[in-house]
Amino acid sequence: MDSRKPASIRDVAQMAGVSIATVSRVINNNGRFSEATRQRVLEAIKSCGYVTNMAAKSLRSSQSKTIGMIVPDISNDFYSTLALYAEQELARSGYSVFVCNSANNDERERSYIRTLVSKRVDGIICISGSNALSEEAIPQSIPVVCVDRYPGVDSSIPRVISEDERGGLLATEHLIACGCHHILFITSAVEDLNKQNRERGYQRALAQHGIPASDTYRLLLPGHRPSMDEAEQLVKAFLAEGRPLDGIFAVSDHAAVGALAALQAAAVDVPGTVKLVGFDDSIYTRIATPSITSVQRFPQKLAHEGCAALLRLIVGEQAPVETVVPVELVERASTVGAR
Amino acid sequence: MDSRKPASIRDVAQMAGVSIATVSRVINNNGRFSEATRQRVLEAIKSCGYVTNMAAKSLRSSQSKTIGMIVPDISNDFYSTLALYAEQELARSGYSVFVCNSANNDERERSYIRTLVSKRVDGIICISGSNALSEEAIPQSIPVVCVDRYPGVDSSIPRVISEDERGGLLATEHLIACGCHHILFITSAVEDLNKQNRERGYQRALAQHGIPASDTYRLLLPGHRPSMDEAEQLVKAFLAEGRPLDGIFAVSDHAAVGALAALQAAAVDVPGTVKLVGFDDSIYTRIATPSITSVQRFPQKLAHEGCAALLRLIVGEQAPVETVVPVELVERASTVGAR
DNA sequence: ATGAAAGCGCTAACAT
DNA sequence: ATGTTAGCGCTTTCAT
Repeated sequence: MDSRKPASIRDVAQMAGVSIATVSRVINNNGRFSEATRQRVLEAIKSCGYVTNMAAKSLRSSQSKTIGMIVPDISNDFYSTLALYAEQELARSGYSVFVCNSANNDERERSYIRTLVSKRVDGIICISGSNALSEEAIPQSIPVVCVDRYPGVDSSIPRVISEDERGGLLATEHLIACGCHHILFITSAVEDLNKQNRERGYQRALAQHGIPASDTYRLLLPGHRPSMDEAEQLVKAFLAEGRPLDGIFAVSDHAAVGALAALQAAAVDVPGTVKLVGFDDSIYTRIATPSITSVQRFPQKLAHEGCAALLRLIVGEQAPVETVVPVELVERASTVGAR
Repeated sequence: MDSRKPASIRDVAQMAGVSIATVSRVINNNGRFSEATRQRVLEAIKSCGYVTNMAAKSLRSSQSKTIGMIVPDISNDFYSTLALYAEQELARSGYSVFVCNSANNDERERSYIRTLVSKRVDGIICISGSNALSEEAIPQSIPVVCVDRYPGVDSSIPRVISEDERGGLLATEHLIACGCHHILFITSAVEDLNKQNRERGYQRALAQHGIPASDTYRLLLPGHRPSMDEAEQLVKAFLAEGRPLDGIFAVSDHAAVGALAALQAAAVDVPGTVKLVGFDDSIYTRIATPSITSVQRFPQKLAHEGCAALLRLIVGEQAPVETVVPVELVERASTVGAR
């Protein structure tokens, strides 16, 4: 029977001929009750199609079994992979997750946070995103973790991040080992700490091999949204200048793909003349021809560590302020020729 | 000040020296109150950092300003794009959205639905997904719409779908117009109506041009998760058989990319020897070399129509049972040579 | 224009 | 082992 309004614990109690307290007890398997009672209650629940009203339960117990997830743009391959794993893991622990696409916009982010607070989420997981987190917007009482994002200077919010600097180092050293001397670096004008660290790795590799760093070999994408087209235009312009070039390290696969398009348009052989390395090891690296060498960041591991930390905070335990997830260079045709 | 527990409407009332009813009135801008009172209440709200407790509000008013979104896998480019636009649009209307990755698994879907029901979502939007919707799991009282998904035979749940058959027709006619006679069709073994319709378009085009359809030119991917690798293996096997081939139509870009990889591995020239068309016009088509001709489905439009229908249902209005969004063939290098 | 009070569905003392 | 009841924070009559 599907009456107008959903059955409440009260209806169940009536059907089973017990009090609402008893129903609550068997539902939550909490307190004592006889097996016979349990059976009757369970039957009543089934027969009237009772479903717990979480609004009421949350109000009473002040926990919503709900997590807010803030992510710049779920349509981005790397972010959405992270988001997928995080959602799966949280769901397994009984949490529903609100997804909030902030578009890296501070005001949007604040607005989402307000909503999450009013929805009384049990925790917030911030995935990627370039800005320092607007912590003032979040009450002390609600646990937060950042994944692939730096919450801001001297923030105590736990963060789970990749070995960004090492990634930059590995990428650049690989290019150097492949014989590159004139290595172009592509990043965003709006740099977050992730990217700064990758650049530091790049600089370190150059320094270690006595290759001078030059600002003319540093290309800046306008926004912090990784844009293939912008990267393509920038690299085309660079190529037009005719400077020597034999390697490119891009801080994201998006940029790497754009760079590849520019090289191909200019009939520059990859990896013959110029070698190319990206970052994230996203699906794009395998679709491009030649396939693109990239730095794998293990999004599943990042998501897992992030969820673990958040869940720990929620139950009142401590979580490490910083968890670092290793990276790994995956060599592909854009640097090593044969696939 | 950030005391242990969040301020309630009661605290605000006390600070402002009015009753809680009045506070409620000014918050919801509902009922009458003097401007002076309004000011005092607003001030009190600001000074104690009051945020509405939606759990309480939902309980009382039985609407949660929350939507459940069921999607097979948010890391898939097409789905996540759809999800992004839908979330943005719903957020603009004041709704938060729970994302549920069902992995096309019926049991998982049911479980998510149970949770959504207990969370008292105001509506459910089902994005893509292959199975008929388990409607019994959803109370009549909660509005549902499907986007890029057929809810099931004679279901009254509104659906927003693409012109799938026309897409298949356009794709195949284009191949024929490019001179193809031996056209391979790649789809999933587990066919949903979307794919069946695309195939119907393919069949119709063949028929109209007097080209016989043959089962040996019909490749079936094992799962309904679009898999590049599986497509690649299947096409490799097909090529090994040595049948004549000059065109391929794949029901998804994933499959098209896999097919392209197989062709390239066999050193078959695309589009010289074999021409290739995909479906969805996802980002992959532009990254691949050669870029892949595909059927654009306008995910933003699909999302928009879906949200519009759901929002209408929520306020008690009718929504069209079927909304069809046009498709468009985008010609690229995999069929027309020059980019 | 504003206040008092009932009650949404649930949990957790506190009884018995 | 089970029932009674207060109260979570809010909206909404019904008074005044």
